[in-house]
Amino acid sequence: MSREESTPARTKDAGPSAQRSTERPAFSIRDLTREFGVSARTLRFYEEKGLLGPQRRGQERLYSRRDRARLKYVLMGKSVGFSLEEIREMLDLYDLGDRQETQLRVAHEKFGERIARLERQREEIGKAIAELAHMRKVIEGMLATRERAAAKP
Amino acid sequence: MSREESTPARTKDAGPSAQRSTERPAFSIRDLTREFGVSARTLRFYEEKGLLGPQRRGQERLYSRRDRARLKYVLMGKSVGFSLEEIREMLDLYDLGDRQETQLRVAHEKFGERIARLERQREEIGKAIAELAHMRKVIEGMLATRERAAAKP
DNA sequence: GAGATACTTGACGTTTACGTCAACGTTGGT
DNA sequence: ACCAACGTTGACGTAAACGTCAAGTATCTC
Repeated sequence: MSREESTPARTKDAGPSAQRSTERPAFSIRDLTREFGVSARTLRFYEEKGLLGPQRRGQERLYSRRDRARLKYVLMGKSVGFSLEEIREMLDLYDLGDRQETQLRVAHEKFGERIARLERQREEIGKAIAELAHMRKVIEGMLATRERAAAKP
Repeated sequence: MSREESTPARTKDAGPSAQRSTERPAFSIRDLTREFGVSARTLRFYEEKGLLGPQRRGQERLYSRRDRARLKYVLMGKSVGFSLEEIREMLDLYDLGDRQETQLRVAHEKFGERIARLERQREEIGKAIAELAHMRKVIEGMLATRERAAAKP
């Protein structure tokens, strides 16, 4: 077995010697894996895909607070079903430089679409919850029947 | 190009000659692809994975109304992020035969877990919506600034 | 009887998002 | 000096969910 990846779970607070994450100016790859519960491979992969762009100290990656914030967005995006490509696009669209008005309008519309999509998704989930809740009730009914049958023979 | 797959989009109503779907006792594979906008390959794949179990007339698949209903569940499940394997498990768990009480309890718990998961997911989506809405607002702000700058030079 | 049409079974290809493994460099501690 | 920990770059492997293509069968139609 390679010694890489021994993330034992989400380690939110990194012990007494660690400064508060937001106060630190830069993070090692391990820092981020521990804080967010992702593998180093994953972070390198995200970089390869243009989602992160850490500095280098020689060969080593140095993640800034900005990288850390971007990573947060990536993970949030993933959790709601966006692909990495979509997330990258949104990050790029939001990268506030001195954009042209046209670009701003495009970005604005794009965000609108994404929001609309999430809202539809939320509705779908609502329907699914209702469906599953109904199924569960049916099962409850069957259990109740069982118990009545067992009670009076 | 192979002649298979020419689904032009979601065709909800299949024309005048088609009976109301729910009245028909059985469906061809094409019927279902057209009604649900999925490919024939997909339906065969679902069968391979144990999600559907159509009858055969010779070689041809004949889908019952039950198959059709299962397919609906599959698509709903997929739309909220369940894997095909998870969906198969739920379908199996719900297949109301004369189950043992233990099995019913297991099924009940499982459905509870799935519901809880969807509820968490819905929360996540809510947070993501708030986040994206905020980003969009920032972009709106930048647009407004542009316009003020353009108005009084 | 020759297409055209609808269906079938393999079997290999594709995309996404990483995991896994090998081989190597750098640094801190003993 | 040495090794253990942490880091690096390839490069290949994998799982899910199909797509795509080839080759064959059955039926209807002209």
